[in-house]
Amino acid sequence: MFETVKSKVDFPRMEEGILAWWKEKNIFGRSVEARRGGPRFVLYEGPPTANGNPGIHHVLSRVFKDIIPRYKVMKGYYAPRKAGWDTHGLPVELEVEKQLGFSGKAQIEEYGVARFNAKCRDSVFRYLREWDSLTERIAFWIDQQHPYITMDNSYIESVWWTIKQMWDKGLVYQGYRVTPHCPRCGTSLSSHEVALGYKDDVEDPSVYIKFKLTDESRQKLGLEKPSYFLAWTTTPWTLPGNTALAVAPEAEYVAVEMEEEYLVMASARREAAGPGGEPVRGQFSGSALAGLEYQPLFNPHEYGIDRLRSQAGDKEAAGIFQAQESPTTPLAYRVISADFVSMEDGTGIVHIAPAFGEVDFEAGLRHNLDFVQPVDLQGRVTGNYPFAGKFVKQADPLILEDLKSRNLLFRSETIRHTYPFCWRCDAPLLYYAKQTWYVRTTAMKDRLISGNGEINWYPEHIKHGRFGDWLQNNVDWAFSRERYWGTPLPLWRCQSCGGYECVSGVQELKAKPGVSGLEEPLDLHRPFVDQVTFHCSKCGGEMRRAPEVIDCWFDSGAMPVAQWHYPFENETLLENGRFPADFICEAVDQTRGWFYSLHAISTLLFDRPCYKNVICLGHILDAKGEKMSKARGNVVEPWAVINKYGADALRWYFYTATTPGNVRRFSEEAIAEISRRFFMTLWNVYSFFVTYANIDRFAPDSKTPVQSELDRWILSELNQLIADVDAALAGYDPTEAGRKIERFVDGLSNWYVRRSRRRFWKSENDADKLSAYNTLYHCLVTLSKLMAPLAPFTAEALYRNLVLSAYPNAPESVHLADFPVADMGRVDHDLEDETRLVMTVSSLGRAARSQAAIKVRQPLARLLVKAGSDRARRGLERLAGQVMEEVNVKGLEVVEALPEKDWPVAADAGLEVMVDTEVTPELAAEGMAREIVHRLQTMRRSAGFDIADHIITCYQGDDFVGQVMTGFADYVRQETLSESLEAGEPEDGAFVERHKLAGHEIVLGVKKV
RNA sequence: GCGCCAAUAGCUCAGCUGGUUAGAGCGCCGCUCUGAUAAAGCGGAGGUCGGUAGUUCGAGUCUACCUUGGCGCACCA
Repeated sequence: MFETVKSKVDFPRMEEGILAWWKEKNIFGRSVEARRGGPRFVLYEGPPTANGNPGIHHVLSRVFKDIIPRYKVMKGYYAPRKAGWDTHGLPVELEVEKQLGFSGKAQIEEYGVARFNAKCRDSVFRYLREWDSLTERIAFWIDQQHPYITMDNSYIESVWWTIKQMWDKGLVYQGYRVTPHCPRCGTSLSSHEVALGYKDDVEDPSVYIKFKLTDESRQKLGLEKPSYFLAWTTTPWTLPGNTALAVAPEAEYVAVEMEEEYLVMASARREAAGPGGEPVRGQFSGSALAGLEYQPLFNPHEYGIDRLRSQAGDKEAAGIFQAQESPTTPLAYRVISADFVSMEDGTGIVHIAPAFGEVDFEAGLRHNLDFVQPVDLQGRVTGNYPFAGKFVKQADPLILEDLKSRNLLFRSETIRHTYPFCWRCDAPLLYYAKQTWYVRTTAMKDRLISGNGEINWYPEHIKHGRFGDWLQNNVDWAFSRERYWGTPLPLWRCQSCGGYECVSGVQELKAKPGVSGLEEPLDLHRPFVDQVTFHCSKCGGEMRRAPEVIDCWFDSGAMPVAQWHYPFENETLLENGRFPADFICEAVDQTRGWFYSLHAISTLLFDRPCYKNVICLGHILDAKGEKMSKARGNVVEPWAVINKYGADALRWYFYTATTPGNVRRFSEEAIAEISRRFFMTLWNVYSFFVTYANIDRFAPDSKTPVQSELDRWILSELNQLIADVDAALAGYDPTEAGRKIERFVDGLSNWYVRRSRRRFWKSENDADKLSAYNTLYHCLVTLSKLMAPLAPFTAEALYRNLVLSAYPNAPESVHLADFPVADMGRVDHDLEDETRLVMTVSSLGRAARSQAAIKVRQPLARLLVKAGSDRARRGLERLAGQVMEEVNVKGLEVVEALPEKDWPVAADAGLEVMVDTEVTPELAAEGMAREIVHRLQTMRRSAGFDIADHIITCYQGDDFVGQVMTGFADYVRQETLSESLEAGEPEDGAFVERHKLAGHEIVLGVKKV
């Protein structure tokens, strides 16, 4: 006996029951351990940060991470799955800063780094419970008991080891160059972080500035009035740092005569820049201008700013600037020629400030330009300018005012363009020349690209598109951060000789000569690690740690080794199959995040990729197609959906609604539909089966021979389904797998079960009935296994009841079972085609009946079908019985041409179907019998009888009714489980109804025996 | 500016290597059926397959360009 199953089901409650049972029986752990010894299947979990509530997009990625390993386990793979937590970095620090009401680094220093970092440590697991419970509730099976945690000493130690490997290969260097710098956070950002923060339509100044030529240069050009180079900029605050102007050597420049002066600019830019109509007084090539001199707008000596000098040479070497220049009077700067000067915008004369801007900086190196840095790392103007102390963007208007008062401002407007902002704190980024630590990823660029070739991307276009492009444009990874809460850079610098040493682990550090400051319990974070000093191995001087921490993306990218504390433990990591990963899955934004950091680190360390297959998910939008954000108030709360429809419905929606890589519009209605259309349909089939199987005390027996065409058909479909789902999941395509299952369940319910109902109802336990039971049973059990990776709860509910009730020794959970294997010998494509034909003809037959307004319950003599082909004809003749039952006709005639009759016809797909509408007295009587049966069955239900209750039926009516009741007595008794049919007054206590059927009065009474 | 993805019915999506009147589900309107079904059946309204040009005997499907939306890249002074 199976456990009774009601057709109505509360999915969330059912799931909670399963959840508790899984937990109690440790099914996850056992599902992993049961496959020990099998081939490994490795999932790398991209670690989330638990300092915020998990959202619906986290559910999306987690269910996609879940499905593949579940499938692999059922295929025999050993797939332990380790959870992970990302705990370091700017996002965490900013959360804490917000909490403490801080607005910058000074306040953190004042507050104390130890206290600050302690707060960070607390903050990263603030929502741990929410994460754990949501993870569990959506059945993302991953070992949450033993997660890797990026802030653990062991994790940090592995990261140190990673850096040391790179250091030894010469892949880590300190470069003085322009990096995107966040003035609020006071740190550099990597190019992938910058990519996260571009904003369009940012309004900035667009100004044309006049740089006065020296008298000598003016005379060289033969200009008699005061003359100016006209240059354009959108960042007036960089003007005090100007130390050169650049021109395109091949371009033509002109001097335009204004009222009291000449303006020099590119001929091609004259109109756009403004002075279009004024007379031209000279033409020069760009190269003729090169070497000319002009007066700086702001002489650094007058404003208390150091005047340094860029020095050509190895740009990665530290200390590329000579000592301070002494004042020269008057100070003059040079025009240089450069290939980057475009004629697309501006004036063809580019303002160069080597302290800001990458191109400027490089130009400085090449031309030994002065280096003037009038802005500090907080983005404030230094020196004693009138606008000193202001944040650069606030200084802009003051600078322009100052220039205007000195008649050096030609035009001042605003422009809308794209500008990068800090992805975390929204401050405008400044390109700022300073020292930063780099990982020389460009040294391995070719391997990064060829390694990518070995990775399977889903969707495929990411491989050569977004990710491939990113690798093609690879630049060295600026991976140091001038911050507090992060993995400390394991570099110590000698205070005497300036040499660096990279430390690869705790033991090594402890063994350093003269080491001091190592406190127990060990905490490798700042400020504790900063106190550790030792003696320089070269000169014996004091080694102190470089103050920076590292980019948290480096932390997570190092997880393949760090999660196992490699190489300090798990020395065999590279040999025992735990590296590389078979599968990772995150959203598309990780192309420049985790997908990249994993790939870069793995390639630099091991010269190979560390993942083989990636599902790259698209983003979730709301039902209107808008981005979800707290500000818009359109964020979907996962719990609300789960508590209403269950986790399986949500999972199923994510798998099947659209392909993984697409953006998706999330709507609750879609989940409601899935619940109704798919899960309820399936559940009803299941409930139907259990109900009748229990009545008949059915015990599954796979040896019963299959009896009917219908059984052969659904088994054919089932085996094809197994093959299809298996192939889809093997190809990382849950969408196709789910959709195929949906189609099957629809056919199972609306054709197989509908067509088979009578086989289950009939009284005798014959071979046909057994065959039906066994077939449906087999379908449901197989379905539960096929569905297990997608809808683990529903699958489990079906499996537990259907399988364990009959086979107590079977694996206790569907997730411990093997994935079904298709028996392709059972697949019969001809039969499938024929059945489709039957469905179509039946449909047309019903349509024809509908035209004649004759209800299906009224039997008719025959259906006439004109088949389109011989094949169709043969199929129809073979399966005529199914059509006859479905359309309720006594015969089916396949004809060459339809007769010239006034009977309704329906046609489609090369088929023409006509129904003989003549109702003979015999047919009318049978129709009446069926009508009476129908009423009696409705009455049984109204009276509250059980499906299996036997009854006594009484009836009163005219002669016709009497004839029908006696003529079809067996039929009526069988259909209504009536032990007797008695003419006359209803018995006492009977449930009685009066009906008028086809003009005949009839009184019916039913009573339980 | 360059690149990627998407654009098919009111909504969500199928339409493989180009082949007869373009499909499904949901929604809407009407009818029917119902002892597994909060189902099912039948009919109806609803599509110039984003646009233009081309390749072809034939294009939703291939090519080019364009439009819109999303995303990414970018030295933008």
